[in-house]
Amino acid sequence: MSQIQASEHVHAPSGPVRDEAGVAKYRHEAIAVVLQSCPTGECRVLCVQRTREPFVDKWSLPSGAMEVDESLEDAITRHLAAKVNLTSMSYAEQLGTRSDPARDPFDRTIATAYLVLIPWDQEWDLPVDASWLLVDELPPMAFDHQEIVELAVARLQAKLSYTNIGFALTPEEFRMSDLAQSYAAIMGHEVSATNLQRILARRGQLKATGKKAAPGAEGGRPAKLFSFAQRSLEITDQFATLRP
Amino acid sequence: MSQIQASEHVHAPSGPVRDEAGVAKYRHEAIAVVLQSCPTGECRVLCVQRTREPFVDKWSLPSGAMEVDESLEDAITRHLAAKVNLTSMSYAEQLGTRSDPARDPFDRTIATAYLVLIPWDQEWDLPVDASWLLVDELPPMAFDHQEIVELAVARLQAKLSYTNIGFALTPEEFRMSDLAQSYAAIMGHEVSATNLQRILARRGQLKATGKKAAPGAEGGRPAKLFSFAQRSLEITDQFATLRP
DNA sequence: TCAAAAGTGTTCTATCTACACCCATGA
DNA sequence: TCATGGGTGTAGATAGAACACTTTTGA
Repeated sequence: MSQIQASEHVHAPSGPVRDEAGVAKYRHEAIAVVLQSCPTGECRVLCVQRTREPFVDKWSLPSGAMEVDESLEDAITRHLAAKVNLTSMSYAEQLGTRSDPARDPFDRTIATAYLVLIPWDQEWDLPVDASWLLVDELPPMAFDHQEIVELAVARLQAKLSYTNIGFALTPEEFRMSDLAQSYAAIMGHEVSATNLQRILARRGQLKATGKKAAPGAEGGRPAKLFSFAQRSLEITDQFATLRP
Repeated sequence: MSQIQASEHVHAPSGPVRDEAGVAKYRHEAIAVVLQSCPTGECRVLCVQRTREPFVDKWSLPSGAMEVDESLEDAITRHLAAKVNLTSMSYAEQLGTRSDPARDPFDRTIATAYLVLIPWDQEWDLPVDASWLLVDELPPMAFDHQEIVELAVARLQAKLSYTNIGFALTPEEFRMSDLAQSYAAIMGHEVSATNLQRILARRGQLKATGKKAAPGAEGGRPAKLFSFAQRSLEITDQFATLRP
């Protein structure tokens, strides 16, 4: 899909809004950074092309308003199902809330961003306006969405180092070389499968399944299949300094 | 001040609220966890005793609603000045946003919490309803405020390890033994001034002032005075694992 | 000259990186 | 039997904890 410059705004900003009792009204939306990091070395983010001003035709992150009787977590789940057919995620965590009155040129909108991870083998039918974009080749995005993606990637990079968050990137069983490639796509540098295995094993993150993967067409020793010992987040490496 | 059990609620919960156009109305408030960690070994949090239901007489964190034309950061600054006379902080960072519809029994309130740090030598006049509470002896607090304090302390503990955030705890110049005590109060375990100095020095966080502190009444070698090389947050220790 | 507090030097250990070498498979 | 990819063993580097020892002050 082509990238088109946003045309001029056709609406005027609505400005601060209050009801008759003086209670402020806000639109509060939840924004998702859905990341998938594949053994092919691609780390990609799920985006939606806008059809309305502002930022018409620009890429944006899937998002939607929170209703009064639901939490932000409920809202993000609901909107991901409705807007990009995503009904299953292996991990979600809140990134932060943006409240700059100028972040949306038309409305007063507060936005809370979430990092959402899905396994690299998860595939489903995307709506026509949705598409995967490579994280390291992002075009200019609508609103502050580019910044939010960068924040998400930075958070994920950090958590790869000191938690078992890798479980959210992988299928149930995987080869170490695939995991290393997936990590490398996120970290932005080479990751040695050899050393990664030892690090994760010492921390008790890995479980050997006993199974082996079929070797490729050109031969090679068949890889062992591993799985993560636990599929919920835990801190596996307490910070190095200032330990008791 | 004595701790009194919250009496029974006198108002009914107001429930979901919408205006005539169907736009949801939310109260969005900013909550501050103001921490001060002293060389005496006390880590304390600034609290306000509630005068109204719900949770009347319970301790709570200073907070207040965000107006439509300000950001959350503006709101927290404004409310801290108005409610606890705090007009100067050395660091503030967003912790997270709570949106559970049941978190406030009366209103539909979304709350964004902030970690706020002030130097250990900063003193000022508190209003009568405000007081410092020790972080490791917290009484049951209003709403989910106790959880929020714990989150703030955990965040600060982590950042002490891999950033220069110590600058926000100290006066311009300080003795290493005082810094170690302040760190220890946050971390919850002994911190060796000897080793702390070497860690911070190798990371380039420390600047020697050349000055010396006066020794105590019972003698002892006078301590060198140090200051932090930079008084804004930077990551000084990249995560140990998965480096290039 | 002694106690108290601060600072330095040195050793030990844990953990990560690098790299050589061995293993299992298909052509 | 050779190329290909996977796995193991081991040496080196780094950083932090622990602790003994030295320095500088007041009484």
